[in-house]
Amino acid sequence: MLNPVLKLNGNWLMKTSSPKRAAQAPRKRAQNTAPSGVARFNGNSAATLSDIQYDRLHEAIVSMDMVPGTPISEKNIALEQGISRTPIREAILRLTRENLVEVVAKSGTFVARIPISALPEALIARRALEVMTVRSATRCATRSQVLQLQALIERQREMNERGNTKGFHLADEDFHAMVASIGKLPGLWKLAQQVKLQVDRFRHLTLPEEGRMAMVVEEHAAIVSAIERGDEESACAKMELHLSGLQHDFAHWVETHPEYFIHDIDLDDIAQV
Amino acid sequence: MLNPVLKLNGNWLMKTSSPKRAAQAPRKRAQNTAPSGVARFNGNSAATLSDIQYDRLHEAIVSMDMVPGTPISEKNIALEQGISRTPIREAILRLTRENLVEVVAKSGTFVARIPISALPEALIARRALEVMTVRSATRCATRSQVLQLQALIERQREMNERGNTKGFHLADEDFHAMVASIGKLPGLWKLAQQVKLQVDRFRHLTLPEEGRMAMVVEEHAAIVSAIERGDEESACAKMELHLSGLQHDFAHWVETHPEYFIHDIDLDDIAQV
DNA sequence: CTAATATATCTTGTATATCAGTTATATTAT
DNA sequence: ATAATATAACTGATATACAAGATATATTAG
Repeated sequence: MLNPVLKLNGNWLMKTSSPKRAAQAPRKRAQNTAPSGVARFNGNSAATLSDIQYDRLHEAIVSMDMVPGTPISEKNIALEQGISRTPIREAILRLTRENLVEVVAKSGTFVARIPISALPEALIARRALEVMTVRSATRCATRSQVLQLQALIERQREMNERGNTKGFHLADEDFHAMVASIGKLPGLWKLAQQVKLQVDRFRHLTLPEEGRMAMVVEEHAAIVSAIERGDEESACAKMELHLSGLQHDFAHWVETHPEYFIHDIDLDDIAQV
Repeated sequence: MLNPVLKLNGNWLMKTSSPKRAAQAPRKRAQNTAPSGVARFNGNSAATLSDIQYDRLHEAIVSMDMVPGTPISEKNIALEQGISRTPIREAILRLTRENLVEVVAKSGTFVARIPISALPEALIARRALEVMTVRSATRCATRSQVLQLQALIERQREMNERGNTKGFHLADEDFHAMVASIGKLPGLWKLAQQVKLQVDRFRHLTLPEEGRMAMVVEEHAAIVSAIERGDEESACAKMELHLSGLQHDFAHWVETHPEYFIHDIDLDDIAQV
């Protein structure tokens, strides 16, 4: 690690000591052209400060560590993190686009309230996407892939037995991701993830129901069973059943924490499909 | 417009001429607290420079005015537009998140190539979302709403007769937006719009087929007819048919413009649902 | 003439400074 | 005391400056 520097220094000194490029016209270089270098093809390099701050805030907001309405100050975060406002700002802009923060110019930035109207729509959208996904997965699945799914379900069972809620949640996400992967529709799972953000926030408000995790495991097992048999319609039906289980009546929580929500819809005025 | 300034000036001068707050302890104010002012509740105010630049670039990229690979220079755009790099940069960051530009640190920024893998998935996702949407719309639609849909179809017919492709496209988007609105699932249409971005770019590569617009009008009419009859299954089937019409074989265009695409998938390895 | 190399100039990422609009508080007027 | 008002200190939006890495080109070596 020391040698290159020394070598470079040496070369540089050597060059300057011999006045070869003294007093010449400044070198010009074409600008705004597509570079042919290698960097362009190196799959995305290091995480920027923006990325780091985005991940931090995203996690805190979705997990409800930062509840809706919490003020966010570019300046204060910059001081806390020992960096400048710019990367913080860029992270906040990303979160704004995901409706996770609300920015009011010249006034303040706040953790976004949950738009009530988004919740039923998110459930419906996710269902539409994942039913399509599991249909494709049923057509594509190989025996080894079915075994992988069963392994994931077993992991969930273990997490449940240990009472590891966090680990269970991760395994649950992995399961849905793998179904999408098998169905050759990973983009649909990305979409579903994006769409269920506000629902995830909401669910962090509610207490985990007794036996919920065990039920999820059973539902997943039923889905895999249908996939294994190649029974497309059954797989779709089981997935639909699985995702319908998420439809809590959130009216209660909206009433106990009204300040967490944007009351942008009448509870009677939601789609039923 | 002149009076307030004068008045303000007058007041200010009057105050300073009388030394009332001379040499006092600096006023302190609590920071990082939620403001109770009105700005927070004023629905988003003026478009920022970032927004303007975003719209400009977004339009140019989706319409293929800027083809994939085109270099984008923060500095040059800033000079052209007579503003600083900051708003440009923020706009570009948004576009990066939508996969419309590719940024390579310290090297360059380019209009993104179209990821081939995204195209079939986008069509599938859109279909899933819009079938769900039209199902809900069929359940919800009032007679007046059906008439509105028919009015929109008529507008498309007119645009077709005049050969106004651009206007036709806008009316087409309005039609799908209205179906979603009627079905009380506007968020699903927003999702569909987001997801079909790359497909829209691709379609700008292809020549408009003879009679395509007329066919679209017919398909729309069939959908509305089913909605009017309250025939849910028929409405879904017609929508599915309508959106299946978009599945061009893009292999040809991928071959003639390989530099426009990210070849991230084998053409045989795509989901079929 | 050809290939290797060094480096000036390009790029985006980050830091800092300024601008303009908002809001809490000290002051004033009643 | 209470309400109105002026204004200091806050906010995010924009501009500018600097840092660090990538690349094209002039130079050099063969």
